[in-house]
Amino acid sequence: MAPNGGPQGEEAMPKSDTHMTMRVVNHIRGMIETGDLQPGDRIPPEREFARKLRISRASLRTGIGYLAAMGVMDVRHGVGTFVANGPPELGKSSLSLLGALHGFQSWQMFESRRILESELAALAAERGREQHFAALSEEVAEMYATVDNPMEYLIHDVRFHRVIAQASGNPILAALMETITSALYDERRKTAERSRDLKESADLHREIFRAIRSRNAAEARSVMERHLTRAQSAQDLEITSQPPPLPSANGQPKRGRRREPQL
Amino acid sequence: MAPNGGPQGEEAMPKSDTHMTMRVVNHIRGMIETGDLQPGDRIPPEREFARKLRISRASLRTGIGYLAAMGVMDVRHGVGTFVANGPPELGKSSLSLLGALHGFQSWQMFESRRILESELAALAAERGREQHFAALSEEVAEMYATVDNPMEYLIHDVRFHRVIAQASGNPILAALMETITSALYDERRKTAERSRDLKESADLHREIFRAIRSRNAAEARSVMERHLTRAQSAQDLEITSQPPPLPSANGQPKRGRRREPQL
DNA sequence: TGCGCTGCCGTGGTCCGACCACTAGAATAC
DNA sequence: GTATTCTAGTGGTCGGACCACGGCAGCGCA
Repeated sequence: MAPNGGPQGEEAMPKSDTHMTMRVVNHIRGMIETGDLQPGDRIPPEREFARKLRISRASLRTGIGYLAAMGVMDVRHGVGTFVANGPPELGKSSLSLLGALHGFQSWQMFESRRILESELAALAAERGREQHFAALSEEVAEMYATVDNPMEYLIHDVRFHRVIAQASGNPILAALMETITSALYDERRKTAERSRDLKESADLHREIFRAIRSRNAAEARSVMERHLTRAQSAQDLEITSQPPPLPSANGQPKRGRRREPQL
Repeated sequence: MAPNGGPQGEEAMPKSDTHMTMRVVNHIRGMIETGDLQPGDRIPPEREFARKLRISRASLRTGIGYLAAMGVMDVRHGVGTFVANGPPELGKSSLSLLGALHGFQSWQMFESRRILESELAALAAERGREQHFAALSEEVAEMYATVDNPMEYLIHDVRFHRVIAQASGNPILAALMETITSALYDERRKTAERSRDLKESADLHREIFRAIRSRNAAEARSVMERHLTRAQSAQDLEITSQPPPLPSANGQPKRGRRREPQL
């Protein structure tokens, strides 16, 4: 019975074959699964494709839009529509959108990242290959070389973590990590770290690298966790004073009361 | 060398204010951030809203479709369009789509789930409240009561894990878990478990529950991991031959002929 | 010959206006 | 009172026109 069980109403899971948009999605999905379509491949022009599928161009575009929103398709104005080529990614902005909607807290983002990356580091220690170790080593060196250039440093920082994700051998976890870090990065974009933090940060990255290369999973997990915990507290300190809000919006939603998104 | 570092081409991150679709997205995002729009709220009818935003209905629909694809909006034919109300979710089918595209392996899905849910259980043990314990207890009881009815059992199984995610106090991790499990169910929807497995499964769930209620995080994590590991091997046996986890994934997937999506 | 500009053309992007399909609630019939 | 039908309002689909962008071939100039 479970009289209520709650309004855990399922939503947003369109069925098949009715809704045109799902017909498109399923069709393309099928082409991908059978290998007719591979990453980087291009799909026919909208007009032609729509004619072939016996649907209107508008409906086709709806379906393609759906796929593009999820990062499966890459549509380029004036050029064509392609199957996404890069590393798997869940919708880049989706998390930050959901965050605004549900009021995610900053510490929750950090906690999620800490958990994911710690395990990622452990897995990388177990499964990483020479090529990954080499790449990690390179990034660590670059980090030391750019401790005075936060902008440059950040690039190698991101790459370092990305290589670890790759070395873990689990692209799903890697994609989840990417989703979180990009949402986090959205918030942090403006705050540049101070140089003396960077030296310490580089040291920690080096420790992580060494743990991974020596295949010490526990150590890798532990150091990564320490690194991220430290990064979080550093951020928390810097955030204290929010810079003045820039008038980005073109619209005019004046009624700005209510809570801080906090994301 | 390495002024650029390679074709790490960023994609699918539309800028602002040009593209109509982003104008819509940003507008709605703004309304959410300022609190003008809250979960469950309804947005104006398409025709009216389009007129107010000075764009065509088609463009408005494109933007709404984008948001709907990411689970931020919930559009109901013949009723209206609403801000998503339920628990935060990344696009439900997005992972399974990406899986087909990048050839995710079944063991990768299980591994991701195992990692996430183990930590979720540990967090639930630390932060869970009485209401969560009560709900968990109820679900465990229902599971024992339905060991002969796999269909019913599954419902309570899912709910049990969902309550744990809620109790963890981290909606982001909960959303990630939901994404993975729903993709996992996509795969196994058809395979019904045998009853005698269910009794054993219920026992494990009971153990998990007890560990969480007694706030024993380590135990909760460990039992949850055992549970999921067991569930995985059970399924591996049912499916067919699902060889051991041989991490083959390397960094950059070439455009070579790859086959068998496997997900 | 070589380079740069310019136009064409194919592609996705936007728009319009009409009509279809679904839902919920009001009006009606029993 | 209940069941049925009607109706208004909403999203869904259509096709066809036109706009905007990007690549490329052809032209012109040096």
